[in-house]
Amino acid sequence: MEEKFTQKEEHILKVALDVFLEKGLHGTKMQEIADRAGVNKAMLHYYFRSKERLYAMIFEKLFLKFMNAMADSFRPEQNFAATLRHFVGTFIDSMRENPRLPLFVARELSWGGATVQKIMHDLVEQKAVKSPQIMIDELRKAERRGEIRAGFSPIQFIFTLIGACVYPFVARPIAEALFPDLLDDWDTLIEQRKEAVFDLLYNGLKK
Amino acid sequence: MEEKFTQKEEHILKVALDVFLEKGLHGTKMQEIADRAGVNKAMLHYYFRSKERLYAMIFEKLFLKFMNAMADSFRPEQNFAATLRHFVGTFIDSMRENPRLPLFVARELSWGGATVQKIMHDLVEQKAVKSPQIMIDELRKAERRGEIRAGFSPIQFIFTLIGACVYPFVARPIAEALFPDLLDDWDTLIEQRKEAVFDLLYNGLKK
DNA sequence: GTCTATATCTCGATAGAC
DNA sequence: GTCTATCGAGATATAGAC
Repeated sequence: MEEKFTQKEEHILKVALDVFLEKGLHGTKMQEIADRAGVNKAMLHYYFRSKERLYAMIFEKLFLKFMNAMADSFRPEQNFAATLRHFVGTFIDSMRENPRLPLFVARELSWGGATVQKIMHDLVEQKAVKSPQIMIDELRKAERRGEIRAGFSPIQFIFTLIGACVYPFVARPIAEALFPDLLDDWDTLIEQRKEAVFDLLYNGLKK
Repeated sequence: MEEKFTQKEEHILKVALDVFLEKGLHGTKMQEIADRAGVNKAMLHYYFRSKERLYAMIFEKLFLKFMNAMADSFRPEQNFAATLRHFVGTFIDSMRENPRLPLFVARELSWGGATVQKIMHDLVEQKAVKSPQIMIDELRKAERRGEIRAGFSPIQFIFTLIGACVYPFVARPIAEALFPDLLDDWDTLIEQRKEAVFDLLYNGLKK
């Protein structure tokens, strides 16, 4: 897995990541990557052969980054409340550091480019992405321990949980157009969001 | 507001809407619209002058469709529980009929194209989009009536609510890669989602 | 209004000098 | 390894015959 890149290659990759993250495959021009990286456009092809190959590397990186942000935020604590609180706090922090990440992943997967779908499926198959199955298991355990009420669907809960953490970053442009005054302090809104999401969802599950 | 189009123009617009919805501005080719609509490529320019202008019309249509799906799903009922249940059911149905809509809006707004941002802001300014302010008001009323607990942020709740309804449609490709077996019956999952979302969020707000 | 042919432009990719 | 110049594909847009 250890790919050895020169310092210059690393630098180009970093820049390419930013541009692809912002504009996606079709929106990104090789010229812009070259300009922003301060190198000649021909060098991009010298180093990475084609736009497709460069993009494939970047997509894999970013997809893993998103999935790992999710998996790494999950850590069983003394009780379910603590586990949930820790997850929400850590995952939202992670999204705040990479606000474009969830939309990038969704966008690139959506028009189902064969390349992109294949990369994702390969990563899942070779277990490079940690499965959210442990989250389901933990929910079931908490249910058996009587910490939360029974008879709900873990998969539905996880959809709601991830959606709650991620959606503000996706919907930010609309929200800011609708509530220009309310959202002038975005950082505070996101910080408060941790407790708001935990509070609502935990109460929703409690007996 | 009443723009008069011939039947043929309407037909082209309908086809263009489908293509843009699926592939976005950069992914869409005029040739594909022409082919799918069964007209000559030159006619597209004859009728709509440029791709930019055609796209601008479509984006406006789709943005309004999304915002109105949200606004129209909201209808005050006898009590807050009924209002919430109705909203979730109607809004999810609406997304089910237009599964690509939320991602389209988010995607196109994200790379901040000046055109697109301007259209959105103009629509908001001239009040062509109904404000979710009434949802906030209704939450406050229910709080005063004692139907739900006090001391939570309506705006945070709305983020969670919309995210919960919309996110499955955005994350579907990932979810299907992770849980190929669980999601073979997507329709059932979505149908059950209505009650799952209502149940979790209503319990989360109850005293 | 419609269609063919073509102009024009953008972009990914490469050849070839250094 | 690096840069300039350019090729060639593919896309938007238009000219002009009918």
